[in-house]
Amino acid sequence: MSLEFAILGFLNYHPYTGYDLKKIFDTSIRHFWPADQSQIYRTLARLTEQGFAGMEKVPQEDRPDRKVYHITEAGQAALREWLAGPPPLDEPRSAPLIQVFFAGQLTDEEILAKFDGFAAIMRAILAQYDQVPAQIGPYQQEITPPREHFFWLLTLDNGIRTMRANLEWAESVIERIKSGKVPSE
Amino acid sequence: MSLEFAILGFLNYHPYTGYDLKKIFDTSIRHFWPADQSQIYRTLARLTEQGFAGMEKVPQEDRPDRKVYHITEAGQAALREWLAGPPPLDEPRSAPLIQVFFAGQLTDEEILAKFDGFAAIMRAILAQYDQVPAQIGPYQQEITPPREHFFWLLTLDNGIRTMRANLEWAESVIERIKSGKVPSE
DNA sequence: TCCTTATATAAGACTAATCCTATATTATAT
DNA sequence: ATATAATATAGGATTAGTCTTATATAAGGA
Repeated sequence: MSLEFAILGFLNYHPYTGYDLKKIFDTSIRHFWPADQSQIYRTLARLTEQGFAGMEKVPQEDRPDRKVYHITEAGQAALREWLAGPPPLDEPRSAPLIQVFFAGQLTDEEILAKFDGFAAIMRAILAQYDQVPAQIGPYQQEITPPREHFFWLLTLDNGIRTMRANLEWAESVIERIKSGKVPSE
Repeated sequence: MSLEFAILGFLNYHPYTGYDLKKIFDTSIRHFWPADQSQIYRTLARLTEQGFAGMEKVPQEDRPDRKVYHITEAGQAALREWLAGPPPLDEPRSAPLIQVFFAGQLTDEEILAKFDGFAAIMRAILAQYDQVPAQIGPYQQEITPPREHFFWLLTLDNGIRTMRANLEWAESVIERIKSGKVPSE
């Protein structure tokens, strides 16, 4: 469901092809909503069926015709309604926390290695986030008006804060492990 | 995949029925891994096929026979291997952040209402988390040994820190909106 | 020369998870 | 009197998302 509205959101800025959209997703909202290429094309087809998007074929030599999708008035209305509506509450899922929950099975050394690994991953992601504002791609030109840009940065800020909180958590656990504060059954 | 190991993790503490497991999930790891009743039963069947769990029927009058599942040696080995292995990196998904990303479409009043709503939800969840350690159910008795309890609290701590970071984010956005710092296109 | 990347689309198969429904009885609450 | 919660299981249908593969050509790098 959410993917539909994410696509409508981008089409509301500018008409795009499925190929364009895949690149846009990968360079903008992928931190909180990764999208599969195959699913983007399917969703575009569905949006067209529903009357939320229209499509023009742009013939090309040698390559498949580009199918440029644009948002319709019905699509804009649907987008606006969804945006103003209640937050789509998605239940959180974190498989790594399952490992933590049952980590009592492991030795203290294994546990320390695990949390060191967590911390390393989180630091790497944070380093990546720091570079995001710099790499505004050619597709982002339609999203750069200050108001749009502001909300884009808000989602990035959310990601950074969440990741920092998680890193601090991992570091506090590492300290506790090192100072022997893990109960030994 | 993760659900399999979560179930094995609990069966490693004690034999349980599908019904038991549903309750255990709902009172322990549901913050980061909600589980559907139907899926628990199906996964138990699969674990038995794979030889990771065994089952004994306990006949009852008037009600369906209880099927009590226990972990096998192969199951314990599989669990241990998974726990010690690399973190199962799940890509983050947050539908509410899609709303934020495209919130430029809305009026400043609507945006303020939206973030007030976010903050309210987060405060409610935080209040819930505060009560979690108090409500150790009858099923948790097998998980209360100090080492297991320690890791249980770590996952809770993670949830609290993450939610707090998100609440602080929402509050900082609310402040910025109120002081007119949202660019108006 | 050969391999990879970029451009562009899309179907097929599969997995995980959700939602709904069915069965059967007892106890409790309104 | 009626409804709902608790105990216990499980199938059917559906949705969302992933992974793999197919088609077609040009440009660039090793």
